[in-house]
Amino acid sequence: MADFEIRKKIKSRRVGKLKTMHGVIDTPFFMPIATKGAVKNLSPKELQDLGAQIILGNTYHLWLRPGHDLVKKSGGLQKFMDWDGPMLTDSGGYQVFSLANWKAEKKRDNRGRVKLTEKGAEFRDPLDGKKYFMTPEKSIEIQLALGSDIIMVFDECPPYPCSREYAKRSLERTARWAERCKKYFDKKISNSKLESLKIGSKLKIGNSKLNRPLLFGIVQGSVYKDLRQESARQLVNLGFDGYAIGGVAVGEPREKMKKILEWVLPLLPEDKPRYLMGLGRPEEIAFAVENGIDMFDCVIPTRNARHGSLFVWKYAKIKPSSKNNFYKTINITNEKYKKDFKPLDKNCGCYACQNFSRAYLRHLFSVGEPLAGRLASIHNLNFYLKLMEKLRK
RNA sequence: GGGUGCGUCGCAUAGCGGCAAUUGCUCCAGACUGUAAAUUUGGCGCCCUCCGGGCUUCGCAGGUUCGAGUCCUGCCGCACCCA
Repeated sequence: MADFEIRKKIKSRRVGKLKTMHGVIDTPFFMPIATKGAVKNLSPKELQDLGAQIILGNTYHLWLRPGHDLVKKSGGLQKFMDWDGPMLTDSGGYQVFSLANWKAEKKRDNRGRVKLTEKGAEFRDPLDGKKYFMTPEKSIEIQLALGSDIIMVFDECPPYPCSREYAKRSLERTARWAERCKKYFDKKISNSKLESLKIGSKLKIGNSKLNRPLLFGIVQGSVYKDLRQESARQLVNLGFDGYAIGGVAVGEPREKMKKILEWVLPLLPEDKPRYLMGLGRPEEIAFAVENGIDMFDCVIPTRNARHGSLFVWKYAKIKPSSKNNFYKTINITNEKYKKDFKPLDKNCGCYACQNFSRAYLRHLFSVGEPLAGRLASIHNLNFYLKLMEKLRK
């Protein structure tokens, strides 16, 4: 099979399979986020039991701690963290956005956490202030060392609102960075192919597995139609294994996301996977799938879980659509759940819902027991992964 | 019996003549989108036409003062010390 195969197409929605070094993934799929080498609160075994096919790690965080050399020495991130499956790594591009934003919010902190130049981005470790310089080449080098199955180019994710001029300049730089990433990646891969030929007989590369990581480009351009389209064309010209749409859900009005998909998707090759970065709420994911997106990742299910916000199916049999009516969220810490002995979600089969009441979970949150965040994370991830299952039907 | 200190919004604290009154916790509600995040924002005497305004509060009762949580007197309660 090709790296990516569409098995079924219903209008714009695509159901297929994506081949990686660590196995084949059913698309469309959702990636739980394991920024620092762990999905917060959950073990890899639990993730697997929930039906997670692939997880996401972060280049920037793992570079700082424990360091990509150490991870490589341990046999790659999969082995290091005992995740027996595919993994995508984000390039650290998002941190240019989020750490710079953080700096802006905390005006007292004049040290500055991110400095951008043509060469790359200078970061300061939020914990100890130490300087790091990330470049497109460095990002790829780290991702290769981590053993990533899907490598993202190093990009800049501009904030919203963002002026046209800034978006344009940022986009042009991001395009040059994408080219540098690809060049560096191709060089490294062809070198390592020579390496693997030498020991080829010892390597077990089955038919269902790829012998190299995939490299994805990232479409930027903020909320400007021509910039988004220009970005998509540039990346397609360079040629990537897949295409991501970045810089979405950074504070822009909800309708803009729909517009961005409308502008960009027709320009992307049908036979390559498409990844909507950082999205999103369940209805946003459902909408994007209906419009031809194959991959997602988001902190919402795990972060909101830790903060007591749970996703609950509204109906036993749901057909997720772009309409925002197939679920609701409840804040389990609310007083009204104090004596509510019903399951978290009567339509959910997860470990938390099968064994514990709302009253118990509320109690755990109110006394600060770590099990609270664990059970809530299990439930919310189950919700997201089941949602994807439904969207694959 | 004598002495000293202390009583402030659930708890704990600040306040030393202009105060509906600090801060922390608890409590209540909200936010969270390629994780800076088990984080964070708001509310927490009562009432209103809720921008703003009114009323009632700092153990209790008096007093001094234009004005008292703050000063004075007495009482009640608590803590400690000496008998």
